[in-house]
Amino acid sequence: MHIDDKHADCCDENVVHDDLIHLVAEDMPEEEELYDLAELFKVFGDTTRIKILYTLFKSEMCVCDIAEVLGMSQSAISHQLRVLKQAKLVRNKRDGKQIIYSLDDAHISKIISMGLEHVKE
Amino acid sequence: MHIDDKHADCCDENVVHDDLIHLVAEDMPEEEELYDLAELFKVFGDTTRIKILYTLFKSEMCVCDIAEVLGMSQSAISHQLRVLKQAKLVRNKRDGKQIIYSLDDAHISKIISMGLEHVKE
DNA sequence: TAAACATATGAACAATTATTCATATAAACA
DNA sequence: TGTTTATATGAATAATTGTTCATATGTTTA
Repeated sequence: MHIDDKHADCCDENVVHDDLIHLVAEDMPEEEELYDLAELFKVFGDTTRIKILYTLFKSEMCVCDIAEVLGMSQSAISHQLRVLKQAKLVRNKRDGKQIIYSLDDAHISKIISMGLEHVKE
Repeated sequence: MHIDDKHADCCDENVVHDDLIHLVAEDMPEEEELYDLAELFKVFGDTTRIKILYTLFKSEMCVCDIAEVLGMSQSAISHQLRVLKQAKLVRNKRDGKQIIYSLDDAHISKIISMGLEHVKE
């Protein structure tokens, strides 16, 4: 991290701060890892996708039924399912004419219920 | 949810689907709760904010030091701290000239580390 | 009180994104 | 095989969002 570009004016007088800054900066995870993490949370950051996940948490389901549950267009759901699949949060299998989607990760419901706890205060 | 607007063509022939749709739709949490949940995750869905949280997880810190750790402008950090504060993820206190920020919620690090687990595969 | 410092904030801009509409793909069935 | 059904996808549009720049606010210190 950009530590050794000499300090701006602010917080400059205090050497203790300098040490802290270095310590924390050195311990920061890889840029790529943090980027992936933000991308993952971004996927959860949309009401439609949250609803889809919540739905699939109850039961695997075909695209058209998900659309029906949410009262949204098949196209909109299909687009969002693609996002969820790229994030490895759902998977699909073909069953005759239909494509059945289901949750792909045990972490998901934990993450969501943890978020709900925070929100419910 | 929009269940009783008579079905579209698709998935129509199968009464079992209809039952499933109703069951799942009735169990869907409140719209407002899901909205708040998505808003919460949206806050985590940005690399800068993730970094700030990670930083504050290590130690409480003034705005300028956070900016220094991340190598970003004071203004950018300040804007993001406001978002984090509105989401009740951080709080602040004044210490002389400086404003010290710290984490405001025990769930945060759990949520983040759970996300990291998923990403690390 | 005036100057310096730390932080906050409004406006502007660029970039990202969710949905709609139209259409493509691909399996099932007659 | 041709038609119907279920899903996917590209383009377009509207809305949201992160950063920068300039400046305001509020505290400390000379």
